[in-house]
Amino acid sequence: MRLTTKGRYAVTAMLDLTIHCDDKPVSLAEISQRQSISLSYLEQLFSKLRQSELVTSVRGPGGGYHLGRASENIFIAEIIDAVNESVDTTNCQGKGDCQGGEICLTHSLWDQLSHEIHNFLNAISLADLVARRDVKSIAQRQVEQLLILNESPQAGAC
Amino acid sequence: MRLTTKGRYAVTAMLDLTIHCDDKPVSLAEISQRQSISLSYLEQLFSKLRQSELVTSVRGPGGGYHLGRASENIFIAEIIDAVNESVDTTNCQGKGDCQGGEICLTHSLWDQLSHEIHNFLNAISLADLVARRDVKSIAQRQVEQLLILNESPQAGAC
DNA sequence: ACTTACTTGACTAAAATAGTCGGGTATTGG
DNA sequence: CCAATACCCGACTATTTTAGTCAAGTAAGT
Ligand code: FES
Ligand code: FES
Repeated sequence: MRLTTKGRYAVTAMLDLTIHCDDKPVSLAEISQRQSISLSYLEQLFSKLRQSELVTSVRGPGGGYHLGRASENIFIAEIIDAVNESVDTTNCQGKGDCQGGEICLTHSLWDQLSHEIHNFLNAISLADLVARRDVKSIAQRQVEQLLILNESPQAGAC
Repeated sequence: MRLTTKGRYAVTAMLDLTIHCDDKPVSLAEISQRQSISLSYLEQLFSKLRQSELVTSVRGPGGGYHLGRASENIFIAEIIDAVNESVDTTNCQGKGDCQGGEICLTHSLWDQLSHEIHNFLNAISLADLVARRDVKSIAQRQVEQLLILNESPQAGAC
């Protein structure tokens, strides 16, 4: 199993996308600034997210990304799968052949754990996360910090 | 989070230790053969397991390792912790400071997932695993395969 | 003594991660 | 048309981690 910054960044970026504006597309440059993620790295991640149809893109000036579906129907497990190849903890990808073609002693344990993790992450949607109190306040902070940083005159909220 | 062969090997080896003989210590050479794990690598892992007092060692000929406690009181999470540095999935080791000293958008999600995984693995003891039907039959198979391989005359079961 | 088997530390090859870089291409506003 | 914006794509790289080897011990039994 791998759960590293790649998957964390993907979920963070998708959540940022969910929070900011449903009418106008959100550019990667914005996400990069708000979430402190390298723009080039985001491009790499969004390439995969688009292939998995979790987002749709709009090219050209004023372009960016939209969610591919309603935030209620996008689950965290799908996002991680899209960039991270799954949350499988077995050594054999569930095939049960890691000891020279035979099943190993601990296969059933890892298989069970994998299901546990998958069920947990598949029960949480982006909409669920947005509704959390802590997420709301952190998002608020991030927007404020960015306004101070840019000292831009336009204070229009989303 | 890391859950790779290192942690899997450690749990597998500990389970092998639990299954085979509670009176005589079990040598790493035996475990190496039964579980197809490199002897040198096992030495590395058991060094850490001993430091965490999950096993005790007996030196000299006929030596090997014993469980440090009753198998009912050794939980999978402890074994993974001992070799693997924890099953934490946050980027900040729970400190909540991964975005330049401030908490990031998804911290609470990873924190919750970490607890979920830890609770799952901390609720399963070595004794629980030994009692599983599939574990019993796989252990049986491993012993038989080894007897055929060695063509050793002593057929005395544990 | 001699052998077995644990103990320790340093070393290494291979893989994965976490990016960067340099070019594209589509779209829009002037 | 032209230039700017922003997505798109593939190749490249430094660093870290994993998975494992190797060598030189030390302790204990026969
Ligand atoms: S992990 Fe599936 S057979 Fe070993
Ligand atoms: S993961 Fe803990 S603050 Fe980001």
